[in-house]
Amino acid sequence: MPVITLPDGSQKKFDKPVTVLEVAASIGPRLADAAIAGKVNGKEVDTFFTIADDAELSILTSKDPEGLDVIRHSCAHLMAQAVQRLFPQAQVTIGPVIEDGFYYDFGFERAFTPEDLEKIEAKMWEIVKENHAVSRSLMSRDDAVELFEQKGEKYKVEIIQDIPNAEDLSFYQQGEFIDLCRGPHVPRTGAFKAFKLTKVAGAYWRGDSKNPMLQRIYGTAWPDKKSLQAYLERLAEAEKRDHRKIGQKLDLFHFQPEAPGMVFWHDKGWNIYLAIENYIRDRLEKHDYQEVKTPQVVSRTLWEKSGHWEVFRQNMFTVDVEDNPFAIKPMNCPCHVQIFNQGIKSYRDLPLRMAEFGSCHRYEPSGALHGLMRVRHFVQDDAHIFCTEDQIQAEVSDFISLVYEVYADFGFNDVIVRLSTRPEERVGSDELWDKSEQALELALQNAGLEYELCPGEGAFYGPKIEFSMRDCLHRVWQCGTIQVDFSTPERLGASFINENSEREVPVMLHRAILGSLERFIGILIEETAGAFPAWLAPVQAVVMNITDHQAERCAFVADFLTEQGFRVTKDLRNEKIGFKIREHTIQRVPYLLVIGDREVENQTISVRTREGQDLGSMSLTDFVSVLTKDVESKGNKPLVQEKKPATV
RNA sequence: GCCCACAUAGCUCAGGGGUAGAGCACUUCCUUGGUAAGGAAGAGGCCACCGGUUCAAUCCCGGUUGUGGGCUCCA
Repeated sequence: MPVITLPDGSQKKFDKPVTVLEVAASIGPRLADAAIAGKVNGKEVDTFFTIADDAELSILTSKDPEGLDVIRHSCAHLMAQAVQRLFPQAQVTIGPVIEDGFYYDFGFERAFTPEDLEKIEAKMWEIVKENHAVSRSLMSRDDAVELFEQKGEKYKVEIIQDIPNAEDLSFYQQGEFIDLCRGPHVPRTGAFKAFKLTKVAGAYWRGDSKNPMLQRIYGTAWPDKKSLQAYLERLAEAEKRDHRKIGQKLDLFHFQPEAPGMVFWHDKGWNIYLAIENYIRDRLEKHDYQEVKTPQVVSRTLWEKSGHWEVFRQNMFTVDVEDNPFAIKPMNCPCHVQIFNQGIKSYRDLPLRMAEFGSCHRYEPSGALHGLMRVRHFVQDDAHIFCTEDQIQAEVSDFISLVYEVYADFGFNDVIVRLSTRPEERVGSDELWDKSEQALELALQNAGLEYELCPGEGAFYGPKIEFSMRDCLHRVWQCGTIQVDFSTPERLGASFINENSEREVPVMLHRAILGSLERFIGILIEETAGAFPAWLAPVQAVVMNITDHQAERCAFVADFLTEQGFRVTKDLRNEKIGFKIREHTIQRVPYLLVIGDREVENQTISVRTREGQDLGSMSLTDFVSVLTKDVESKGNKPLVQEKKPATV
């Protein structure tokens, strides 16, 4: 006689075991109709799940995030069924839910074409119309293996064989289609209202590049057609923020085939770059770093000593001159250790923080290149902190607050934090790993940060924290990082004299706040859609005349502002003022200064923002203080209320 | 590196076995106009590169390079 407690606290008594659907029906026929799945005592179940004992129950509909995930997961099954109807040779594998949708990987002799996708989608709608009931059954592992072997589904057999023997496995069937699945699933194939197959891609079986390539089909699914439409529009809108497009439109940088993966920075892009570099330089000074610069081309022998040659040589640019082998540096750490090694260091010198805007080249695989986000030449805001084991935690804590200080100045607060711990293959004693992992973890906890724990994903030389951000399509890119390194200082012979007059090997912390300037600017462009805050804008103000008569005054104003240290241009072209306003608005110049006869007479300038806000006429000195305030406010408190940045 | 797609004017793109088109941008001229596009004329292309098929290739086929979307990788 189960008593069911609903999310609002109300209770319902039943005199015999009931299914989720029956409970829903007892509440109302519309809810019964909308029920996708249920959550019984926190566990997601099918609508046909029978509740025998007292339980807490929520009925999941497409309005609940969990319900929507069930729809998406079921949609992957629906797609697999459609694919197998159209292409019986296609082998099923797995089909998980992802952000906004799902995919399914098929073993198939050829790639699916866009025409195939249309056919598959049409077939999916057919199956929706057929409205098959979805049923769940249990099978022993051996029976399941036999079943799928009969079907010739070799990937599925492999999956099932890898599941421990003891478990009975659950299977879901709709019409002729049956698949191994934990569930839950929608009750009927008629439950789908809105979905679309979006793209095909290759993907390695079990994510291993040594395995054969499967054909992955991506799709998206929504509670109704309107949400689907809204999603597609959102996607199109996001694509307009693509940093590669904006980089082109705003004349910031370009790439060309002669230097794949290496940026040609144009004047305007480089101004942003310099503004960021100078800002970081200022932070470094305040946080007690020393800045150094090390060679670009370094003998291979150093990379052999550091161990990088062995592991990464295929990713290094090499240069041979007169039979002497060199490599263009892919990282700065070995060079920094060389500086550390000059002279004798005392424990009193530690922690020693050595920073460099380190220009690095890595021969990244061609398929990995992606605009500014993944390049072959980049500059890291790199630093290495030489310290003792006992200093690790304090240094990490300081670094974390520095990272957040900087990100806040850029207006970023959606940061993804990961802690990666000891991998299988590693150097250093377990005690040392324990100590370092604990130091990192404690620092994260002290900072009150939520983070994802990634066991086994640390570098071979030590654990690390990574700070990542998302681009306009929600792809995640690592920016900041701090990594403990037990290996490099020893390999390269670094040491200091400790309090007992003994030689001791320092711990080295690798750290970067922005990561690569290139990637960080890419993220920044997508975040701001090219409307950079005034302190970063390559052109902070443009001075425009209305007719030739004011040319002289415009030049004076522009020169004056330039002398005050602002980035200002003038536009004296023989064009209508509306045209000039339009052009510079599109170019996202924060302040548009107009000078006509009136302004010349009154010695003022008419100020308009790129958001179209009219700040009226003001004196030159008043404008200087407006601009100064804006520049100093950084990402934190914009003077002028910014609307959500418009697309260019 | 792997799978798929794409590559036409400075940009965005259309076209299609008989050596090419639009809009914007550019140049010149007219226009001196008060806050998101004034008008006219002109110039601009080895249709990514290398091969093949063909009387003829920008178009069809193969390769290379680059780019895009994924996968793998990312010290």
